[in-house]
Amino acid sequence: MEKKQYRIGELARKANVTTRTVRYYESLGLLKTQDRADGSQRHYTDEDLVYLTRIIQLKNYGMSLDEIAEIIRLGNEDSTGEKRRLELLKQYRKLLSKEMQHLKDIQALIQDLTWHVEQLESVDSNFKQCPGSACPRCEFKDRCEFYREDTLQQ
Amino acid sequence: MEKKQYRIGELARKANVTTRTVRYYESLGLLKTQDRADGSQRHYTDEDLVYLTRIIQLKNYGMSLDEIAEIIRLGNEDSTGEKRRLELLKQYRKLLSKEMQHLKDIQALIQDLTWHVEQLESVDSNFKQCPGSACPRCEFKDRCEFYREDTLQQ
DNA sequence: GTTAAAATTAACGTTAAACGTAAACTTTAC
DNA sequence: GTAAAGTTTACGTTTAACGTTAATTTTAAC
Repeated sequence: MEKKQYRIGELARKANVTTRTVRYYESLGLLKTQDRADGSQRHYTDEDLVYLTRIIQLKNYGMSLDEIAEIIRLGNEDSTGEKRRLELLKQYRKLLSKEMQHLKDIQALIQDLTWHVEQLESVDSNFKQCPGSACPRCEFKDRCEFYREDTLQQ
Repeated sequence: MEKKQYRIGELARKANVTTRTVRYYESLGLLKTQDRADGSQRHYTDEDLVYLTRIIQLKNYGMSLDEIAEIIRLGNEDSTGEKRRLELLKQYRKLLSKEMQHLKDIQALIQDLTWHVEQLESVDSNFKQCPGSACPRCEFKDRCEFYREDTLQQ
């Protein structure tokens, strides 16, 4: 049984990208360069589609095309795929710790924003009233990031 | 008692930005334009510093300079500051819901990455082995986002 | 064998907020 | 008086990941 062959347009459609993207990825070494005479068309199989989908997933995970290219390069370098496995692990762990930090940052930001919303809901104190000479007398002084002894003077 | 006056360099240093930034913010209407003869220098007080710090904070919260400018514009429009308060509330709430979604996305991403790390740690299955004809026999098939009946064929 | 859809290469264009940087000159502090 | 700091003007930068012609060729279907 012959494998179904796709041309670039159909592959792109199935992967939800443009043909430009497919050719661009090929030029970066993300997709294999096929043997073909000048001007003849590219052909793809389901395997290529899975491969492309995988690339898109890694990209969505936040890897740059360069990083993905590195993973693929390492995979081509050894037959066992061990180097690639280790590189992938490394990248995943790197992403993971980055995203953990990201998570913390966002949680802190949400806390901040929540506090501001509550403040604006509960009192008249606002952007204009807070800064300046009124600041030291602010009832939120102890929680206010703008009140600093070293910069504000009586 | 005279208020301490700063020139642009000192203000910038205290706010941890460059003089270019201060002038740029002034040109956008974020900082007030002072009356001064051509070529004479700008002078700032602690109030201006707090104001600038506030702008930087909003920027760090993810607001664009345009959005901040809008808040300030609304604040100048009415004397009570009510319009500004409402606009600030609106912006904060908008940011808050955006960040809540962001938080969800990141949590999902972390789950994904964790799964991948575990998979790569536990088996040899990797980038190269997963796609293609071997895929249907993968022991992780039921959890694998690459195994799709409609695209993979025997 | 014709024709229309799809593919091919090449190469320039886009996006764009928030400043960086250089230059030529002026003001101010001490 | 002089050196440090400030002034305006205006062009430059960053950047990946494609978008978009354009001019020509290949292929599928009839």
